[in-house]
Amino acid sequence: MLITSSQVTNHNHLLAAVQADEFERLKPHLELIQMRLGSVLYESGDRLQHVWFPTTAIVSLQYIMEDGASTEIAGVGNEGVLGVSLFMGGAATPSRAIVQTGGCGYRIKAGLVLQEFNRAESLQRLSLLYIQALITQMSLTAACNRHHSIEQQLCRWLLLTIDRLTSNELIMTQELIASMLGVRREGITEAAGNLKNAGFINYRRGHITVLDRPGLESLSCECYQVVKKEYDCLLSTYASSKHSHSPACRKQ
Amino acid sequence: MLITSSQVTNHNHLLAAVQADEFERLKPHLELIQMRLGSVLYESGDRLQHVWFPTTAIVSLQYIMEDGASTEIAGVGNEGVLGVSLFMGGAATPSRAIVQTGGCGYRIKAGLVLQEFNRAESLQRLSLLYIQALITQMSLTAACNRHHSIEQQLCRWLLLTIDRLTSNELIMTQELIASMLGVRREGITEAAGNLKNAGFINYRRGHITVLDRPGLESLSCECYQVVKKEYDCLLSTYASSKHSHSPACRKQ
DNA sequence: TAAGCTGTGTACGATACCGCACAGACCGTA
DNA sequence: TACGGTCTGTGCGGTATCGTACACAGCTTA
Repeated sequence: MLITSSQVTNHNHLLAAVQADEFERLKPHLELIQMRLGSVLYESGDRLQHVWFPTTAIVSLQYIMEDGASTEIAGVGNEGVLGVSLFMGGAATPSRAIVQTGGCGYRIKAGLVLQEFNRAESLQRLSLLYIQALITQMSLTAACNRHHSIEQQLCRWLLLTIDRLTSNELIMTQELIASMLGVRREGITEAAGNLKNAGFINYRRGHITVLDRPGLESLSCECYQVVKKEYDCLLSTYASSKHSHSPACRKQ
Repeated sequence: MLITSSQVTNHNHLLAAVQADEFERLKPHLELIQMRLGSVLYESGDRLQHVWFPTTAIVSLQYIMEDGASTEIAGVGNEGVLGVSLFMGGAATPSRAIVQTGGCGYRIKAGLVLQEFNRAESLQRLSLLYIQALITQMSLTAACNRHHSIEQQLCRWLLLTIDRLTSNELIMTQELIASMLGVRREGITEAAGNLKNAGFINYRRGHITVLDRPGLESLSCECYQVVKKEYDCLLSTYASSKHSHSPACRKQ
């Protein structure tokens, strides 16, 4: 498939920020693929064969406990990359990467991208920036799991998800959301019912539509704003990092 | 045992694995300092001026919510380094680093260590390895917060803490533990009472003694074993990475 | 059009944890 | 030795979430 970074369906912000000469080297090896809802990019403990750059797909990183209970650790959309542990020197992560919203993304062989990373040029700088944001998201998830109600977390999750989409409708069952948040399906049914009654969302069998963003934000915990800000910051840093090494919008 | 040679008051495993010539460059700038119980290395949003390598001290990374509620995201002992976000290009993290067990550690000016990191030699490789382990710990924390009881988490926390110590006694109030786990102090009192009745621990005003490790392990959730394994793996990878670039003990 | 599966709604007791209140024990200091 | 502050123990009602069970509704396929 032809790669022109102008089209929306094949745009990944991290890749787009890679310097031109580096990108030229990567380009022939980038494979634009379908990422289907529910498909698993890698399981806990897998040796990574590829690295993925989602474009329209959203991928959920989950930790699966011994008894099968799951929890979403972080979400990855077109601002990021999957398989970062490869850069870290370890070849495996303890998490599962599962496609949460079907769409497209780029795939590249692990060896090739690692080689490029180790040249210590823009791909490395960008990846590290991204990992920083990812760590922030993970921290928030840990704290949010401890302190906030299911309803608050549902609002956060919905907001973070539609922020990564072009439409305001997502294809998602309550069962799936429950497994991401690590709660019972019934808990989601109740919370979603409240949001529906409040007029903030609507839904039918496997489809959820967000009607009132500000409404959701008002019910969400602080975690949404913090993560969103971190990613907004990340994106603007990507852009400026093409020309300079200094971060763009951190507190000083 | 997680940390074997921690009897030495000025030993940090990450630093020890840095290649000789690189270490020589760092050495003049390493400042061995006291890290006192309760002192804060950096607050959320601070611009980092230093990077720290604990030797006998243990530092807790906490996320502080707007209402002041706190949660430990990860702990850092002499296997790691504090201020990694510096390497990531962002200068700030959204967490607070607070000394949880008083002791010693090295401090080095941010600029110097960043310079060394950017040479892309062993300090970089080691730091990335460490960040990988840190991410694992954070993932587990998020999942554990969701799924496990206070008692299980207390066991996990105690085990991870004494693994980083030479003695089996830690100086720590129940109030402090509660703020780390993000629960009420009374919840810790009850859980600790159970562990005491079971004969696994003993305590008095601000001192906790672990009497029966296997006992604690049997009550702990799986999270302890997973994190411990990850750090064991990290340490052996440090050692082997002095001579090769390949990870030592990952699943394949 | 009917059957069948999957997704959603609801109910109910059980339970883990919370918030609050206060008593008592320990320990350093005066 | 007495005092005072800090740490720990305990009780009680309130609440969020869980576990389980089951009814029903919406899509898909035959």
